[in-house]
Amino acid sequence: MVFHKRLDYGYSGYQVPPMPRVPSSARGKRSARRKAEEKPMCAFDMLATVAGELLSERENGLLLHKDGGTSIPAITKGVIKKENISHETPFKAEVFDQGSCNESALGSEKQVRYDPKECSLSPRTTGKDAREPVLSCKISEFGTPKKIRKEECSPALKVTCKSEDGIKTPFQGERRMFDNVVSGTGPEIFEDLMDVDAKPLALVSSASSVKVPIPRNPTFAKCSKGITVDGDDDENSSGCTNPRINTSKTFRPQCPSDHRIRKLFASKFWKVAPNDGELSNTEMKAIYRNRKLCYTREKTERCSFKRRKLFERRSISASNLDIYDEGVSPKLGCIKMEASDKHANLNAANGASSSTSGQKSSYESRDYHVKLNIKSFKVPELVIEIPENATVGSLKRTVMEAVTAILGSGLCVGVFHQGKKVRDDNKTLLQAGISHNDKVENLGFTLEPSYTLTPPSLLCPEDPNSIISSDTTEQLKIRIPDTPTTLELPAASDVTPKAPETLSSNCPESDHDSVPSPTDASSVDKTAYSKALLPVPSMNDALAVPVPSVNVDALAMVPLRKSRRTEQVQRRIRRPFSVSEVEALVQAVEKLGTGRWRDVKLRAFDNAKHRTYVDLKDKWKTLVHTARISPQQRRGEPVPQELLDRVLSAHAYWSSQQTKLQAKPLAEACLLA
DNA sequence: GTTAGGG
DNA sequence: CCCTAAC
Repeated sequence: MVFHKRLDYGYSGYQVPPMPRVPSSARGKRSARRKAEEKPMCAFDMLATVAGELLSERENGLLLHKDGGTSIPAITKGVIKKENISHETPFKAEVFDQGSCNESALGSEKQVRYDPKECSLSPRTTGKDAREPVLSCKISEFGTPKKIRKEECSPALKVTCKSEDGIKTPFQGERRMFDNVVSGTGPEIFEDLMDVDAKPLALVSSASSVKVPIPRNPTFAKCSKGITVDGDDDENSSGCTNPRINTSKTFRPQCPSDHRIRKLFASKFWKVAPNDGELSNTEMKAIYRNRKLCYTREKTERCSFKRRKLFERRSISASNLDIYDEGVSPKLGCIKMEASDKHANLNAANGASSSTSGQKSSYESRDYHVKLNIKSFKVPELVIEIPENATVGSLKRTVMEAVTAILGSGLCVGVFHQGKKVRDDNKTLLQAGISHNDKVENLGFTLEPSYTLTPPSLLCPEDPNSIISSDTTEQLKIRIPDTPTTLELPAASDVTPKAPETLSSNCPESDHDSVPSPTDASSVDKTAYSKALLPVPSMNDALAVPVPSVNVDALAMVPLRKSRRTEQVQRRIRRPFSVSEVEALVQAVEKLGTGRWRDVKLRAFDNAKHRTYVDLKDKWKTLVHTARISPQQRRGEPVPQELLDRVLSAHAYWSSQQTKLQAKPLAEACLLA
């Protein structure tokens, strides 16, 4: 499966192609922004982009931890209640930059007290007692309030945070790291990046487990800013707000503390799939324990929505994900980065040179196309209890629901028992030989692409009017391994540039809801999906492909209670439009005009089954509204101003057309009269 | 079934 | 995203 990514506007570091149809005046307003956009993409951008796409969950499934919110999912029992935490005993904490931290405060250490108003609890992911909650709080004792990462509930813990090397933010540290990897240049590259990251994102945790098989030079060590909690080992203290550059540890998931995800989990794990009668009386628990992501969502972070996408969509990490520069350590890498002439030319054409200040790095001189080879994706730890008389199918679904709650639902789950694949969904676990005294190692799960029937038609036909052309747009190509991604075992994958004819793609995601998902993905000709091409916008939803008998929407519609289900139809799941979708919509409306939503749908969203023409109309409505309000008032994933400009102009144009059309008959009537 | 608009 | 009216 090859995914085509047109890197979107915004702070990806990509060259942004000339924007057609945009008045020069409008461009002038964005000059500052464009300046930033002219930075070449660094590896981190790429990873963020890739991961952001790959890790996207539907409906922003995993949301940010809300400050101050009590975040004890109902499924966790016996957690320490935050009221029980001593308010008296202070603990030490250090300022850790979340993007708004001033440098002077960075690294400072203070005794702080637990403030129930500013703290929240979330279940703890790791450690001996996984249910021990993790306290995260905002401490306002450092001058301006600072978001503080994870704290242990037990007070009197000293929390330290390294701040070295002038690196203000973990993000920058990571970024430098990746730049080093890509370009092989030294720290000086960072100088340029610093100012770019004036408003950095706080989180890099999704990349925290990225292995970087390059020499661990001091620079890297210094980049590693994290929190260590006294009396706790490294494992237990990483995660949360504090991104770490963890070059050896395995991925640690974050905690979806948001109420929505709690709801999601509550609904999904406490109740039973409606079609699964044998489970209806049983207790089914899946405690999703992982780390809290004390991510401060700041308006100023809009500049980097690509990365934010990644961070917001964390929760599953492209762990076992190696990155290397061809010239550095080709043998080690699993992600291969290479450049394309296209980008290089573009760079030259724009007279833009790398921000590495004249350093002729390999990064500059090569083409910028990127090859990725992602070994595997690690899924956050899930704890699932299921009765022995449950069916294998229900087991799969249970796991799937847990996983899809994190991943999106583009994968289905395969079950292995003692190395053998369990294919019969109707067998009970016992019948399949899975019993309670089975060793954990005997059971394995795989993630398998469930878009096995993805037809080539998913590819959008080349649109001559598309502003996205191979000439002007950098694209990231990802090929999903033919081998199903395994939960435990890295799946080999190879990556090749996509075929030229697929270069241009502006197709919004397909939903695949209608694609009947085979019970056993492996029984289907793998070439069917391995050869299928999807535009990258599909990534989100390509991952949101139905699982056996539970498709995305069905999943979303599983009611909390049966009675309720019969009472009222569940509201459709909210699926925010991606920038790519917005772009497709804008393009279609530019062409077709408003008022022809069915045509717009057919033209640009034919494969996106979950987008009705009403949705498109509504989206256009909100787009127009968004374009009219100030950027500060906007919410959600930022829509590039360029698109909003186009929205306004298209809206104005078609409105005038409409009035003309209305006026014309009138005028003619008058003339006739 | 589509479109438009309020919620 | 839902609902409804209007066509």
